[in-house]
Amino acid sequence: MNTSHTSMTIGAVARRVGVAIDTIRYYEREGLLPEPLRRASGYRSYDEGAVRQLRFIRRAKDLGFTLEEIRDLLALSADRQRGVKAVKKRAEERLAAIDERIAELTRVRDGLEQLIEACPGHGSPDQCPILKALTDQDDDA
Amino acid sequence: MNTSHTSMTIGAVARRVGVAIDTIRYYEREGLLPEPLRRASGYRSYDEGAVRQLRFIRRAKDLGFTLEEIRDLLALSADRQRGVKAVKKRAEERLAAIDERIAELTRVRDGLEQLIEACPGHGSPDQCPILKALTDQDDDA
DNA sequence: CTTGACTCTGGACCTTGATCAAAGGTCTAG
DNA sequence: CTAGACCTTTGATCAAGGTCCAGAGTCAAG
Repeated sequence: MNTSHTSMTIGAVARRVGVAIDTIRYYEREGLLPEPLRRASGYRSYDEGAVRQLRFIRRAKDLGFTLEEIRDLLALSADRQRGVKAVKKRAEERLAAIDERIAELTRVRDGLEQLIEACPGHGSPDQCPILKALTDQDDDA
Repeated sequence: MNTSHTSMTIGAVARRVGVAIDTIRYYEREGLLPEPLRRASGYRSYDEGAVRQLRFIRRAKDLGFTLEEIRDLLALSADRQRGVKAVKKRAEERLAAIDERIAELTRVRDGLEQLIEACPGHGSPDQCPILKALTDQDDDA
């Protein structure tokens, strides 16, 4: 069987994606999801495309992208008309940004690791480089 | 000359540490800094210890600890003799969290890089793996 | 038809980590 | 003495990213 539920309520979508109903409406307000079709009753009516887009948003968010950045990523795919070249360029920019983030995190990570390695884990606090580094008096007194 | 300003105003401390006055008062409200002595006028009166503690907070924050976690670290280091082990443990937990984040980012990075490499940068949008990945990504359908 | 689950709108509220404003008191140089 | 910088408090506001609620309409099952 396929999953082409051609029309789902917001609750069904929420359950499938694992996100709160309010969050879906919030994303819609914030322009991360297109306005869905409506039934006569006013109920939002979603299709598989919405589920895919929502999953994309969640995945990107889980990976630390802000909603702002995700809006930008989504704009990439809306950019179809402007050409593959522009799309590739923006993807490359995104890659550079990710690299920068990784570099920053790695710097912090290495600093922390050095402190941990130098810490015996017991004894006097004066021997603890973690506390020392954090307390670190780089002045007189 | 020495810098043993035995007594400083909040503004002087802020300048020395490089944080905003409001931030210092905020930390005090949040229990990250002890309540300082007061002059007759009501002005807060700080000593070197406060400067050190503020720097501790700032460094820990730079390492990615939340204020909540920093409060915890401060409590541990106050119990200095018994705290070393616990401090190390916290630091290790932080390290693990950072490592996980780096790994996640790296996965995304590599995925994105592959898409970029596979993209010719021109031609039909249907041939662009980046657009394909953004609109198709995971799932059935 | 009735019930219970679901959805609608809109607006209020939450958390984190600050930052700013208003209205006033204090301190220091000239 | 006075200007102007600095300090006090309480309380509001910000950005992000939601979360929750009230009151009303809708839908599916029995």
